[in-house]
Amino acid sequence: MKELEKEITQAVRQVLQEATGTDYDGKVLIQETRREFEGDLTVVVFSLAKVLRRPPEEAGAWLGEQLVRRLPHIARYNVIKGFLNLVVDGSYWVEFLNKIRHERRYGLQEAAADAPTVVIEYSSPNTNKPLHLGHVRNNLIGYSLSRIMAADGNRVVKTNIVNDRGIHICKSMLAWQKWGNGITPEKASKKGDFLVGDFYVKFEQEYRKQVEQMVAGGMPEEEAKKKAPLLLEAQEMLRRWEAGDPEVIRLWKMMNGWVYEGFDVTYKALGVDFDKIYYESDTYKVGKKIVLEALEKGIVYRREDGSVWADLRDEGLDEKVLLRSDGTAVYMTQDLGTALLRWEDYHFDKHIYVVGNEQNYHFQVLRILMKKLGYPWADRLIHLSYGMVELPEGKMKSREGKVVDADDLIAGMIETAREMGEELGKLEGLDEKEKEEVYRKIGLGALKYFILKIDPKKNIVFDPRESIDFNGNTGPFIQYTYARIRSVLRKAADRNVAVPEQLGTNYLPNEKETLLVRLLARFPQVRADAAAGYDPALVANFAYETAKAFNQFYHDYSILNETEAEARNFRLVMTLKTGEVLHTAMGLLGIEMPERM
RNA sequence: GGUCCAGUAGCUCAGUUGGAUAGAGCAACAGUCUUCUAAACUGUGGGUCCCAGGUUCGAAUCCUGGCUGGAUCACCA
Repeated sequence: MKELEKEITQAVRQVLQEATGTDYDGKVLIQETRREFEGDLTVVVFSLAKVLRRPPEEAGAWLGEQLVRRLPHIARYNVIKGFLNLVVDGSYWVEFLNKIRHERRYGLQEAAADAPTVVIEYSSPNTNKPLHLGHVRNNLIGYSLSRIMAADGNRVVKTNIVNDRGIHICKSMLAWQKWGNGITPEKASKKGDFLVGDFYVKFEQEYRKQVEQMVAGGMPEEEAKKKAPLLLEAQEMLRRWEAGDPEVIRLWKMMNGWVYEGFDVTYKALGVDFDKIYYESDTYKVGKKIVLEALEKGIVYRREDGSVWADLRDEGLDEKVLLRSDGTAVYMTQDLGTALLRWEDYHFDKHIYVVGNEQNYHFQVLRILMKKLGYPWADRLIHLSYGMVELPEGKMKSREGKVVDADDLIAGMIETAREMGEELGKLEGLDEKEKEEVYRKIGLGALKYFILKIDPKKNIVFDPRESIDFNGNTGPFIQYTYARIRSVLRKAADRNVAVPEQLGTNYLPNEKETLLVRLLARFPQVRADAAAGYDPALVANFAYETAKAFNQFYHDYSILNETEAEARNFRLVMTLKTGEVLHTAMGLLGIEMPERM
């Protein structure tokens, strides 16, 4: 399709050159023809008409005449207002199918030997609570993006930074020490991340109680929040941790271990993984070193209380703390270190952070700071900022237990898929294990598609009382279309009908077929656009359109029961390739496709 | 208050270098299974593209101003 557009553009330029005697350096705007008009590609002639000094309608007709004469693939044309609709000859689509017939990886760009390296960071959990729906969105976008970037010819490194140190984990640790009575995930028969999360909530409850008491005793709330004994204890624990206190370290390792075991289960259920995991407990040291070096060079400064700051007011930003007065590191410190470590590890061409938009400011500062510190590759740090997932009553708050838990959500989706599947009863003949596998794919497909079809920038309001759809513009709709296609191909094999290796060019595809093949032809461009815009939603919407076009075709025409050989052959190849494209496209979203459903 | 993001049908969303009469799904209603899978297909109704100006042959899209919602401006991460 891209080639054809180029051909047309070239021809238009040549025709203009011949007509006016000068080169036309403006744009030639070509778009897919809207459904209600006859044609496949449309040249917008308004600007061209100006060059030709003729009214748009007349210029369009003249141009159409020229193009039909010069281009073998353009069968005829019509002009409506200033739009020149070109009808592509049916043989072009047959040839197109022949061309991609044996491309197993059609639509994907192989990574060349000197392909750019793209590091993608996503997930980045805190180790003090289980993953919730917000994390799910992060993981799905990050994983999908890594597939898309890889499909676009990049070498991709999936990374995760585990925020395993800091005051938050100390809060859980302290609460466990005080009220845990030595409980473990085994004894509680609870996933480790949930158990640790419970203690985080416990800390917050007790802390709030203390603050309330102190306020009742006459202390201003601001002061009470800073001076509550529990908080002071947690801060003391962080200092001891950073000083390497063996008892604190032991507790920290144990509780983090519980959390990791829990995360692994969730990651596995979601189908996401990483090539390299960084731990903040390592990278903060590098960050501290960077800050102290910058201090020596006078790029940052120390205040009287001992804290270290960067002054970014020249850049239109504020002052930013880099080390606390007690010398401990903050979030920014470790991110400086992580960035440097990754640079040393990969010398990336791009480093994409998949992090929520609440941290826009943080990444703005990070980039400017890295630049100020003398790292020219700071420009390669890209923040893919995605919107929040909110509940109807507002933001999710782990501290208050108001969250949609990731594990529950996944289990619920699979359960719904099972109920619907059993009701429809199409999986008879499969054993229980095979059925479960199908339900798992469908449940997760529904969840992933639901999240990924939405523009990452936008906030999502998720109402747990309303279930995620399985009909219409959904993952299961596309999966179902794929299962239908596979079913047809299985039946073809049963009947010893082979999908032809090559098609004769006599067949003229009908309207629905042309529409579908046109979509298949668009796929490489969709992949490229999605990579350029870091936007999985483009792939999702493409897959939907393609599935819809196939279903419309399928409804109106027979494939195997078609008696005319040319038509049957064309449809078989088209069906095969549609299935492949759907499989590939959904794969870019991290969605698996069942062979039957 | 500064900065960033969003605002399109009752609801959830597409609409990407400015192009034709703004499109899907859900929900509602009415149809289509003796046929390659009805998780599908077809039809009906549903719009102040937040508002007001501006640029343009042409604006949901670009510019200016305003309105609404969210985020952020922490010695939390």
